[in-house]
Parts: sequence; C-alpha cells; structure tokens
Amino acid sequence: MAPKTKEQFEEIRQRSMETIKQTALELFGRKGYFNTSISDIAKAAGVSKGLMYNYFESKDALLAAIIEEAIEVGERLIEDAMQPEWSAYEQLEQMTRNSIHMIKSNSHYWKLMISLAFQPEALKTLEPILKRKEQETMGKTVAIFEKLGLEEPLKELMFYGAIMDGIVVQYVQAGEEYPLDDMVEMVLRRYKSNG
Amino acid sequence: MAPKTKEQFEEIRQRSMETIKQTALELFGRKGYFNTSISDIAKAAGVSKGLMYNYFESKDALLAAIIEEAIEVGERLIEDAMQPEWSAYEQLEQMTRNSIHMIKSNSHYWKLMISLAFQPEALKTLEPILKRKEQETMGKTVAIFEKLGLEEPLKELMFYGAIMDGIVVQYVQAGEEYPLDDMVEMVLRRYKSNG
Amino acid sequence: MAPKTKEQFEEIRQRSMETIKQTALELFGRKGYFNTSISDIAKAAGVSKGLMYNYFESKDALLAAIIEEAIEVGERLIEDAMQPEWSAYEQLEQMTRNSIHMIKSNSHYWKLMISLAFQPEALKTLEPILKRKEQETMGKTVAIFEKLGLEEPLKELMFYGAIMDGIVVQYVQAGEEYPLDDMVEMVLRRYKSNG
Amino acid sequence: MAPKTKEQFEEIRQRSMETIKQTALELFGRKGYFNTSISDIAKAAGVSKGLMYNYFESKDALLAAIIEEAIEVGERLIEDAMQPEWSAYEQLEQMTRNSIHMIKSNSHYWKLMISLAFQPEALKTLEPILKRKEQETMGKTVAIFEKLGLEEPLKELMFYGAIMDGIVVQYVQAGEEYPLDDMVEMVLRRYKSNG
DNA sequence: CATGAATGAGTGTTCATTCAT
DNA sequence: AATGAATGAACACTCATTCAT
Repeated sequence: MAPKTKEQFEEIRQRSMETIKQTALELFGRKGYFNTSISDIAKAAGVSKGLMYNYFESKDALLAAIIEEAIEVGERLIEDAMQPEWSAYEQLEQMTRNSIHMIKSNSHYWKLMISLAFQPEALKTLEPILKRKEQETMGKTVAIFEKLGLEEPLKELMFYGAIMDGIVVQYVQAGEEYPLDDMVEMVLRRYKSNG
Repeated sequence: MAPKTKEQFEEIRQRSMETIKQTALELFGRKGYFNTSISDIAKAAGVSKGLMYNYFESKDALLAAIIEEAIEVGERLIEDAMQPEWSAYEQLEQMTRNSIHMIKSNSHYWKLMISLAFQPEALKTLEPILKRKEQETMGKTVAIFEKLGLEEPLKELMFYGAIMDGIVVQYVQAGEEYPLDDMVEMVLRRYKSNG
Repeated sequence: MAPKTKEQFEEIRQRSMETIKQTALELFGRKGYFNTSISDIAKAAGVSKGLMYNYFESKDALLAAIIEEAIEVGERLIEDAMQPEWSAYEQLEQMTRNSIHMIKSNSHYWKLMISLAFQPEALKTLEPILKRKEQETMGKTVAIFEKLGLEEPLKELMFYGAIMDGIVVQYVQAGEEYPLDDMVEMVLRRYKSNG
Repeated sequence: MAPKTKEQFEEIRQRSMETIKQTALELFGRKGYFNTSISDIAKAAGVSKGLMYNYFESKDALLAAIIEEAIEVGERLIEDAMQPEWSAYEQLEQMTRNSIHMIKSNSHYWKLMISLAFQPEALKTLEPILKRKEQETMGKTVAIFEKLGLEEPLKELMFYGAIMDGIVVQYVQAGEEYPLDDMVEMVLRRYKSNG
C-alpha cells in the first residue's frame, strides 16, 4: 500500500481522460452532441459522472478537447504529404490518400464535426478554432495546386475541396459499402496528367 | 354574430402553420434541431408556446412536416429536368442548375438536413423517408448517366453526387461569398463533351 | 327563416346543456374527472369547446351541475319510499330497492362520486353540498330504523349504510356480473322479521 | 478523501426513497393521484423536483412502488390470520381485526386505492396487479367461509366483502369519529355462532 | 482520485379558459 | 347560439453541474 508516485497518478489521469474522450467521441458521433448526455458517457465509459468534471470543466470543454486532439492528428497527416522532394501530383496524391485514411479510421469524429459544422449558432466557441484551422490547411494546399500548373489554381483547389468533402459526406453516411477507393481514384485521375 | 366560416378558419390555420414552419425552419437551420426549443420558435414567431400543438402533434411532427414539404419541392425540380426531347447533357445541366437554385433559395433547409443526417441515431423516424427519397432520386438520375455514354455510369453518378454534395456543404458553410456558379460550371465542363 | 322565438332558443339551450352534461358524466365516470379534458367532452358531444362556456362557468361548475342534478334524482327516490301507510320494513325495502335501481341505471355517476369522495382536498367546493345531502338522507332514514324496533337504531343505520355502500362499491367495480340482486336479498333478510 | 462506501450510499438512497414514498402517499391520499404534482411532492418532502427521478422512473412508477409495498403488508396480515389450529370463526375474526388494523394505520393508502379503483381507464398499468391480488385474497378467504358451514359460502363471502368494503369507505370518509370498532363487532356477531 | 446523491433551470407537452367573429 | 384559434400557467420529465465524503 505504498503511496502512489506522481508518475503513477499522472498515468491514471491520462488513462481516465483518454477513456472518457474516446467514449464521448463515439457517442457524440453516433447520437449527436446535443443528444448525448454526460450520464450516457459516464455509463458507457464505466466511470462516475463526477469524474468527468475532474478532467474537463464542462461538456463543452470535453468537446473542445476531443476536437483539438483530432485536429492535431489531421495536421500531422497534411505535413506528411508535403515532402519537398516530391512532385506536386505526388504530394496531392499523398495528401488525398492520407485524408481518406484519416476518415476511414475515425468516422465518428467526422460525423460529429459535420453535424456540428451545420449548427453554426450552437457552438460559437468552436467556430474560431475551426475557421483558423481551415485557413491553415487551405494555405498549405494552395501551394500544391499552384505547382500543378492549372489555369485557375484557387478555383481548382476549391473544387477539389468540394469533391473531398462530398466523398466524406457520402462515405460517412453510407458506411463500409461506399466505394471509397474508387472515388479516390476518380479524384486523382483528374490531376494525374499534371504537375 | 355568426361564427367564422369554415373558409375563414382554414385560412387562419394555413397562415399560422406557415408562420410556425418558416420560423422553425430558420431556427433549426441556424441552431440545429436539438438546440432549438419550442419556446425559441414561439418567441421568434410571435405566437404562444401552446399554439404549435394546435397544428403539429409534437416537435418531431413539426420537423417531419417541414421536411416533407421541402422534399416535394425537390421532387418537382428533378421532374422539370427530365424533358424527354432533351439530350442527356441538357438534362444533366438542367438538373444541376435546378438543384443549385433550390439550395440557394433554401439554405436553412439544407443546413438542417445535413446536420440531421449526421446524427443518425437521433432521429430514427426520419430515416425511412430519407432513404426512400434518395433512392427515387438515384433511380431517376442514373438514366441520364447511362445515356451520357460514360464507361462506368453508376460510378460516375456517385462521383457526380459526391461533387454536388460537396458543393452544397461548402456553400451552406461559407455563405454568399462562395463561388457557387463557378463550381457549377466546373461540374458541367466535366460532362459537356458527352451525350 | 323566421327568427326563432324565445321558446325555441330555450329549447335549444336545454338540449345542448343536456348533451354536454350527459357526455361529461360518462367520461368523468370512465376516466375520472381530472383525467377528462374539456376537449374530450366537446369532441365526444360533437360541439365546440367554447359552447360549454356558454352554459357552464367552468369545468368545476359543469361538475357541480351534474352532481346537483343527480342528487335531486336521489332525493326523489328516497321520498318515494316514505309512504306513511307502509310499515317500517316496507319502507326500508322500498328505499333499498330504489337505491339499487338508481345505482344500476346510473353507474357512471356513482363511479364519479366515489372517486371524487376519496380525493377530499381535490374539490373543496363540493364538500359542503355532499355533507348536507348526506345528513338529510340520514335524517330521513333514521326514522325508519327507529320504527324497526332495533336496540341501537343509529348504529344499525350506520351498518346498513356501510353494507349499501359496500355493495355499490363492488357492483360499480365488477359490473354486470356482480350478483346485485342476491346481495340486496341478503340485506333485506337481515331486517325482514322486524318492524 | 475516500469516496463514500457502497453502504453509505445505499442508506442515503433508502432514506430518500422512503421520504419520497411517504410524502407522495399522503398527498395522493388527500388530493388524489392526478391532482398531486411532482412539485407538490418535492415541496412537501423538502427535496428537489429532480430527485424523485433518481429513484423512480416516473410518477406512475412511484405510484406502483407505493402500492406494491402496501400490498405486501396486506398479504402478511392475511397470512397471520390463517393459523391452521384455529377454528373457522377464529380465523375470520383475526382476519377481520387485522384488516381493520391495517386500514386504521394507513388510511391515506386506502383513500388512494379506492379513488384509483374508480377511475379504471385512468391507470391501466395497475389493473392487472390489483386483479391478481384480489383473486388471491378471495381464494384464501373462501376456505374460511366454507369451513363456517354456511349455506351459500360464496355468496356469504361476497356479502362479507361488501360489508368490509363499506366500512372502509365510511371510515376513510368520516375519519376518527367513525365507530369503527362497533361496526366490526356487528360484522363478527353475524358469524359468531358458526364454525 | 473517485463517487453518485442532490439541485434547479430548462424541455416538450397539456389544457382550462378567452375572445373575435 | 356557436365556433375554434389563441393563450399561458402548470405539468412530467431531463440533464449539466455541484459537492460532501
């Protein structure tokens, strides 16, 4: 019964937080943020309601924590694609495939994000984070499209963005039966002869 | 001294229902269905909380009424595009432009639909209606793609659907600054040489 | 299209009031007073909600009107039994049979009365009416028991009252399968050798 | 710093449930079930409105819990009367006295039960429980009446039931001034020479 | 670190009552 | 005399949050 060390406590904290975040993400994704209660999360995570408030100030804060974590993952994937020695097309391909991989492996997250994105007045706190993040991504990506040598790189980037969003929307809706890989090939074919 | 006539009552009913539906749609679109209370709607519509229940059995029923009305509008637009004397491309163009028009003139509705679609466990009642509607639309549209003479018409249809969804998602998000018309031209260019 | 005469109006009034009272009584009896809404009554009676308020000040007043009417009927039945030329037993028999007849022909009313009687704080307005009525009945009936030549006429009257109440309670509960007539014979047998 | 033990929590739960049930029973008995709101109960019990829902799923469930508890008490009293070494009359006497004792010590409960029993369409959930219970009681009691050696034991049982019900009805109505003990003696006298 | 009993503001819903016609 | 749209207070119920232990 030796007293636990600081490190042990810290580890427990991390594990609990992770459990709570994971459980919450799944429920938020399946049932929607507003339709998921703290009780639901606590029950599904097998912890007490009070414990959540040890780690997160509020339900909103829990949501923010989940989203920020996922954003970090997303950022890393984009950076992975930006290998300077690659051609523009190779970078685009890599980024596209990474994006798809990310979506495949975390579809709860994307369901949550999309449903939140379409209730803009519901969660004002989140908006600035998302706006900033989107612009960063756009900024990095526009370079690829300029290098591709297209006539109107900005418009093409927006079109690419729309296609990718559309594919996500449809995949997240339809589930595993959706021909995600076929759609990806169709996107890439559009740019294959370039850059 | 005579009681109001049936016609008078009917007109009053219609006006009230319309007010409530319009107000509700706007709020649902802006704040999300679950985040909009009956009180919010009543206050915004300038009527009492109880009045809604004279016309709609429940909040759910109000939502269903709104969606069914919009679905009817959508169906009419698709049928408008299916003029048999037109070429496949002309039909596609018409349908595309009609869709965009519909979205432009009713963006609240589309925000609502998308956010609901991504909380699938939240509103089981709606699912069958939407599934059926989607399949009907697909059925009508696949004919156009077959006539276009593409190698894989079904996949191309799915791709087209994804692009259109993506454009809607981005437009609804970005608002009026989004270059909707440019995006439409880019979609159509993809098929212009066909059918 | 001659204007209606005063008499015709009065007749219409009477008919409407009667319809409303009868419908209300049935519903109150079946579903309970608090569980029956004005809307229910109006729908079942085939009139508008507003019409009720032309005739009765409130839901409470409607209830009071129903009860007062039934009390009058009850009073007449008791008086019918008090033929001075009859023996005490004959009077008791008549009163007993009259009571049973009354209950048989108006069981909704008795359901209503009993359920109300057991929610004393629910309808304070009614209490004085009922108390007064009960004492009047007791007063008239005690004379019969005194004439019967029993040792403790007042206690016997109370016992008789309890038996009659119990029979009503059971009959109203069990419905037509209840052997009401057998029970009545058993009551009367108790007093047959007297007075 | 340690969390409360399971036992502590359990004790708190039991105490709260008991407070709520007792308060609710009293109010249901006095004002009627439909006329008593959750707010009323919470205020009278000195707890928050929400607390009831920690322990009972709904107002209906609270009622069911109250009734089931009382039914158990009732069952025990009947069994106490069925001592095999006693004569039929002794058993009847014991059962009668037990019943009266039960009613005396819990008149709120009986007010509630009677008023509910007379609003049959109001609480369909309860009906099967009560029907079953009543038949069980009848079954046990009929044996006593058969042993008493009466001509028509079943009818006599029904008559006894009616008397007892009538006494309860009158006692519950009139309160402490009612000569309950005298009435009991009058019932018993009817059977004293038998069994 | 962890618990879950307790709170109360807020939700969807009902309903007696009013009133213009 | 008769209608039913409209109101708003009250209802049963939910849930994010607090806190004693």
